[in-house]
Amino acid sequence: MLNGHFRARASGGGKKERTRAALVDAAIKVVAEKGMDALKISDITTAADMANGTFYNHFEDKEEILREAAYGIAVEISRQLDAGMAGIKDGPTRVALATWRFIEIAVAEPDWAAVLLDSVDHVPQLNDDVASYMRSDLQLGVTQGKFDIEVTKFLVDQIMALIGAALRKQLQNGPDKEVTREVCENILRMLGMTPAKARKIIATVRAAA
Amino acid sequence: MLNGHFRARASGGGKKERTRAALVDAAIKVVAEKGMDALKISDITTAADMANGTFYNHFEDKEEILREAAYGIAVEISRQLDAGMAGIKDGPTRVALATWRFIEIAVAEPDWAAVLLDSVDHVPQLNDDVASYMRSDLQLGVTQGKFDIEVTKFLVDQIMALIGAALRKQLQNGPDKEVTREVCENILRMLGMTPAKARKIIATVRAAA
Amino acid sequence: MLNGHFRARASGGGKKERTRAALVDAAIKVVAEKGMDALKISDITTAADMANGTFYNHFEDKEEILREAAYGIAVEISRQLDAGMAGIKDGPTRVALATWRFIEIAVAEPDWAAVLLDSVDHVPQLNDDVASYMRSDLQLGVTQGKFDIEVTKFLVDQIMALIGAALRKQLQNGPDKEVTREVCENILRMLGMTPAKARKIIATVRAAA
Amino acid sequence: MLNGHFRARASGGGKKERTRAALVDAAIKVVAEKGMDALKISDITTAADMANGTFYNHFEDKEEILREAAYGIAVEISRQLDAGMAGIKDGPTRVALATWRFIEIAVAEPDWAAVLLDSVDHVPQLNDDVASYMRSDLQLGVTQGKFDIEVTKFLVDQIMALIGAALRKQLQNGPDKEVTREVCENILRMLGMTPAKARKIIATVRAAA
DNA sequence: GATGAATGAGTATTCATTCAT
DNA sequence: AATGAATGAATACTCATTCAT
Repeated sequence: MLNGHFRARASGGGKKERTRAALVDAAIKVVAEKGMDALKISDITTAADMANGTFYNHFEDKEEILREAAYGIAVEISRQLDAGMAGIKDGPTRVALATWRFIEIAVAEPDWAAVLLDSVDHVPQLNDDVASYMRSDLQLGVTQGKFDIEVTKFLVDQIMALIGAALRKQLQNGPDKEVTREVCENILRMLGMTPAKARKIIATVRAAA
Repeated sequence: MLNGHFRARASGGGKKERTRAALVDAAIKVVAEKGMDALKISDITTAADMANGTFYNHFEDKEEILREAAYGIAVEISRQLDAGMAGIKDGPTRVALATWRFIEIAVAEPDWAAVLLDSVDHVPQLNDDVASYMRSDLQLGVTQGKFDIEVTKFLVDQIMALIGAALRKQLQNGPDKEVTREVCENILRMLGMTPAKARKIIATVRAAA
Repeated sequence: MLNGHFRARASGGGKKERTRAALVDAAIKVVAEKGMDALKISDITTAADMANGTFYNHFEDKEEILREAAYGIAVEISRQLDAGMAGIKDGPTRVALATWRFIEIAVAEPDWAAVLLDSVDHVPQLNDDVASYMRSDLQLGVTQGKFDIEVTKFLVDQIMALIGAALRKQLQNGPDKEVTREVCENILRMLGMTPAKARKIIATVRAAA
Repeated sequence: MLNGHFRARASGGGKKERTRAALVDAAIKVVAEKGMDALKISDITTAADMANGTFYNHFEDKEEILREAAYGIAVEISRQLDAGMAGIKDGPTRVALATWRFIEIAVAEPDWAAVLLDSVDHVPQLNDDVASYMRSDLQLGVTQGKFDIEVTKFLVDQIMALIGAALRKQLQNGPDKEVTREVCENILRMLGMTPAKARKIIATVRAAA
């Protein structure tokens, strides 16, 4: 992967910028293959086709590049998500659509999904960002009388756990719309919607996504 | 912890058995403290107050003792769970009660909870065992017309993800019955029960647990 | 130190000369701070506010710049020393005055003292130059019947060891005329003068220096 | 050097003790050859004919083994010195004899001399120990009216500098009694004795040593 | 079986040096 | 000449594993 996503994005910048981005791409690839805990600096530089020492011209340590990778991915997914969420006013639809599209985007770039899953433990900041994004839509649904539940930090944890399981499943078995549909329905039901209503929302979302 | 749970259980066996069990206890303690990935053999033997090399008289490698630790914990929790489940015939009640008690037991022995959470990734067999345990109760609820959902492998994954999040939360913040209640309700709602019915079941379960 | 001693001296020369001198100044500063063994090329260029690679446009390697720095300092101190020595005909007075002023000059520019001390091991040529400077005054004193000793290479080593200890002391504790006085007296006594005569010479020298 | 001094001394102890001692012997040898600053762990283990990692079973880091080596040498030299100093009551004789024998012992085992010289910078404690040893003899000479000088910390530094120069000389050129004699005389003269008296003391000492 | 010293492969990190711009 | 990114050899240190006692 001499030209991953971040490398491509950095093609306008200077040489330093490009090398740095290439290292981030390589790190993402390696984390996806071996997991964060087994990550070695030399894996990254080998994947980026660079000398070992080059890593240290750009990053202080492993943590730094992982944080940057996770963040970069999160930002990019955010960007793609936001694009399609604009005019949606219905709480349940927003929740389901965001979930659906998030999973689709992540699964389309499986390395990203893998890094995000690993990042949950290593980059706490990421959790907080996603959480606050989610809370407002949840609150919206409650205010609209569509959700029958109290919006707590732990509720957000629960939803993220469900989404995480869906990502993991598709990482193992490949993309599977049924899994995506199930998790979206599960979330809506958990939030207090009847199975019937949940199914209806999902049908709309499926078409829109 | 010179006399952890497994050491105590093995007190009837031979010396070999006791040493092995003491190592397992030590491994559990250390995994709970540092996590599986950071685990060192010397941590285990030090915690067991033994010499370095003794480990290899009993286990082939790290994997083996971890598998044994996770499995031992699962068996023990199973045993405690089963004790209280006899006689319960109602599907939702079985699901909620099993969840409630599982969490209570695991959280009461936080080292166990920590090992189980780490084991999800490392000991796949464990998942399958829990899954089959759960499936029958889920199926029961469906058959009884209490759950409006299709019982799939992925559904079990989803439930386990919710339970995992609850364990994690209580490992961080200490025991919290509200969290346990929330996750039980969430599961029942996800399975298609109305919030009201779910709440009612949980009230019963809470009293029984 | 964008304008150290050597940089200033080179202000008449070409650009190349000025850059080279600035690097020497930077090297002196860094050696004084960290010692020769801990010296890094990047320390020098950073101190000189230049790019890493610039160093190699001017010096073959570390040794070269260190030799140049030590030599430059020695030459400069020589120049300052010589200025005050003209006209002094008495051997003991020459030895004491040269010692006194050498120490004063070196201690006034502590970076120089530090580099000289470190250079003793690394730039043997330096030793020889100082030695021959010293020998003639020693010989003079002997010829004048003031010193009762045989002038050998080792005698010069001994004197230099005494002076080195005085420099080290003042580098650690800051300038201290008492130390300077003691070392001058010690040298004269070692050369065979009575304590009383030595003290008298030093009194004169102290006033002259 | 599979059986250096410390290894031999440890032959009574356990395996651990012997390995540790062998490493110290190896370290001394390597420091003598390359100097302390260029010392590599792998040099030590190679010289001791051991695996790289063995070092870390016995020492925390480089500093620790160097400190131990320097101390071991100092202790051993002390032991040998003390043996011959017992009945000597005359201050100047004590100072000269201790100096003479110290140099002889150190030069007879040139690795020790090399390590001691390097240790001056790295093991400050060593200086203090030698200094207090020396002070009492100096003070004795003053009290006896043989030395005409004030005993200061700096005076001790001066004497040590003279001795250091003598060690260095003989390390380079091999043992040389003339050098030893000169430094002893120089010290006595520096302490305020006349050349004649100094020479007389040295003649006695030379015979005794 | 238990011990713990020895092993050595594996990994992170530094830094002198090169070289394309 | 100056720049500074890239290089990769050198080195410290860790830790699973072996094995003689």
